[in-house]
Amino acid sequence: MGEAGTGKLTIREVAASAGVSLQTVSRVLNKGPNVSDKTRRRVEEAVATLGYSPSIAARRMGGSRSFLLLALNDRARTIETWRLREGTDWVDQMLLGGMSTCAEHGYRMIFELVDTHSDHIERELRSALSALRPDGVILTPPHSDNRTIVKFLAAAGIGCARIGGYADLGGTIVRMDDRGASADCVAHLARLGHRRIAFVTGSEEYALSAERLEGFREAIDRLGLDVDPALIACGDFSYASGERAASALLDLGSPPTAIIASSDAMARATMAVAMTRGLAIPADLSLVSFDDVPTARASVPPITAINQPTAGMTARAAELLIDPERKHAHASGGNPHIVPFELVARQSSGPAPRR
Amino acid sequence: MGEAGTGKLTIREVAASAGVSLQTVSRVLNKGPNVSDKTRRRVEEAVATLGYSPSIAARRMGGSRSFLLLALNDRARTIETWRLREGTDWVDQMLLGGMSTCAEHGYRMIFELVDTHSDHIERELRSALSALRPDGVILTPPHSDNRTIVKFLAAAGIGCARIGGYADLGGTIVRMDDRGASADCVAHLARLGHRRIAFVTGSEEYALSAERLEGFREAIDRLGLDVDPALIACGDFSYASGERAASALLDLGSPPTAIIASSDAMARATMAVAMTRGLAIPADLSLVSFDDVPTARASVPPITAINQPTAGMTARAAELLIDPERKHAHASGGNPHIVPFELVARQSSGPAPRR
DNA sequence: ATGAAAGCGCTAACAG
DNA sequence: CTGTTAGCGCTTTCAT
Repeated sequence: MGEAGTGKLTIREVAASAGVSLQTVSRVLNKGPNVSDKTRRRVEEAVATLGYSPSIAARRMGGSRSFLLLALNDRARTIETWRLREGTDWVDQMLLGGMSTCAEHGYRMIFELVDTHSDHIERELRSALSALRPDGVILTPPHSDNRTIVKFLAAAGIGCARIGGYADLGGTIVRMDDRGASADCVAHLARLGHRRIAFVTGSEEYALSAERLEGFREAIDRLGLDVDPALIACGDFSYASGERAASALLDLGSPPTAIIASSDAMARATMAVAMTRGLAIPADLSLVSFDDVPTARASVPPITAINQPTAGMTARAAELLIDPERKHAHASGGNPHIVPFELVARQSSGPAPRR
Repeated sequence: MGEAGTGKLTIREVAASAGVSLQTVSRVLNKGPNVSDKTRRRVEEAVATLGYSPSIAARRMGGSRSFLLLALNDRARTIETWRLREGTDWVDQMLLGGMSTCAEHGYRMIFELVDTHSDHIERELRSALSALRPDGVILTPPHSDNRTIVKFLAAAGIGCARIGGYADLGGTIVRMDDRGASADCVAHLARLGHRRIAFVTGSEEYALSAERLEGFREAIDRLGLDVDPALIACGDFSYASGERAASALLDLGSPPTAIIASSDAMARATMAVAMTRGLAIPADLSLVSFDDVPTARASVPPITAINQPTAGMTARAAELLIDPERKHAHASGGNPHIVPFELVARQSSGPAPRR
């Protein structure tokens, strides 16, 4: 329990302890060239025994990287999610993926909230950027497709990774295959014998909503079925919108035997509406949803869902920002970077009822 | 949409624009004294129009505050929680409370994970501290009562707020009244006619576990009932431990009609065990739990729970760290700072069954 | 392969 | 009330 290091410990102390100049220590710290193995070792030893860790602030001031990544989320939506306490763990999964990846590279991830809708996005952004001077920014929907933000970042010369981004705006896109996920949902249901499959869309503000719908359309089409417009209901991810959509669908003369919801909340809403009407799940109605948040698994019955790889996407985004060179080393390579999802079959989907 | 500010914007530009010296700008920024109203206004105007925001790194380097608060959580436990995806939103609530409070004061909260068990806590801590140089550290259980951490922080001269702390180690304690919460649970159940009330403890690593148990004991005693040791089962907050505890309690010759669990997970486990045995909730067995995470509310039936004020405690902790002077201005004043909890009555608790 | 000098953007300590 | 001078801890030049 060394009380020794309590006093200021700077690169100077390390240099003295190793008997070299500040520069040499700096070079070792930054894995720079032109250091003999022996010297390097001596320095590393000094760093270890002293328990030295360079000041991130001084590093930035010296003109190098800040070793900070900024994760930007939509303020209103995020705070509402936190307040509601419905168990959406998007932020947690981001932290899980982002923090560990950052830590591996000596980076830190700072989580920030920024308004999407407002004329002062630029001010907020500028303020966060000049205060923190991050080496890169991770954008999440709906920011990921926000032209103002992406362009601003580009102008400021700050790398940006756009999770769930679709628009062609520049920057690195990291996302899942939303279209393919929809198709998998349809395939899963078709395999169970369903032929009248409905789809509840997400908010139009999110590019992925359109993608998911399109994937649904294509899959239905490939099945040789007609895409009945009546079977496409509009939602906005929220529980309330799910209730409305479910009511509309179940009111149909020829209601669907299965519903795909673009969010877990809408699926839970659908489940509630169905139960109110005396429909059993999955006996009378099968349900599949997107995201797979905790409440989807904890629901009764648990919901079959597309597991959105939030942690994985964030980890990949961080990696690409920290180490842009190596971006093509990945199996999936290129831009956009696609992170695999998974369809987790649970008890909300079952064989289509015999009519 | 001013492209103007894209280039480096420093205090120098602001000073020039306002026609004053750097120091004057600095004084205005830091709400320092000795600035005429007119000058102040001119500077503020320049700051606003330019959209200037001081570099946090340079500020630290200048020898003042870093405007950073470090929130330290237990690494193993936090990552496991994130991996499990059971809907525990402790971290989200911390962010909710901490980030908004920090933002109000121009601060930032950085979330970090540190191992509790290991000889290299000091190294980890030293590294995080010297890299970030935060102005204060927020500790959460079980770190809050970790002598090594608290003492180290004190030695380093960094203020620390200990959420849920009980031990007498120095630093500011911010917590809820765990004892009182237990008492409220008992009172709630007693009001419903229960007389055989069991208690499932939390992990011994957490000081609050002992407090909750003690509160239970006192309340039972005040009720004029005997504290039957058989009605106290050991848990560690986990679902699995809840199953074991529930089985033991329900195996009793004279089983309890109500169980208070020190965590929602254990309550859910108890619910599952009870149902397996054909016991209806709350008809045959009432359940009350601590924390009130999303899955507790989403459970069927929803669980009556003590709402742990995580956001509130974190907000208070941040406030105290940022503005230590004003700490006594609060209604509750003094140390420890107690943040009120709430007992949320739901459908898992009901009238005691007639035997 | 190593060292010395200059400066990053800001604030504290000191002048005026 | 305001401006000037150092210097924070580091990394970039540039020398050696």
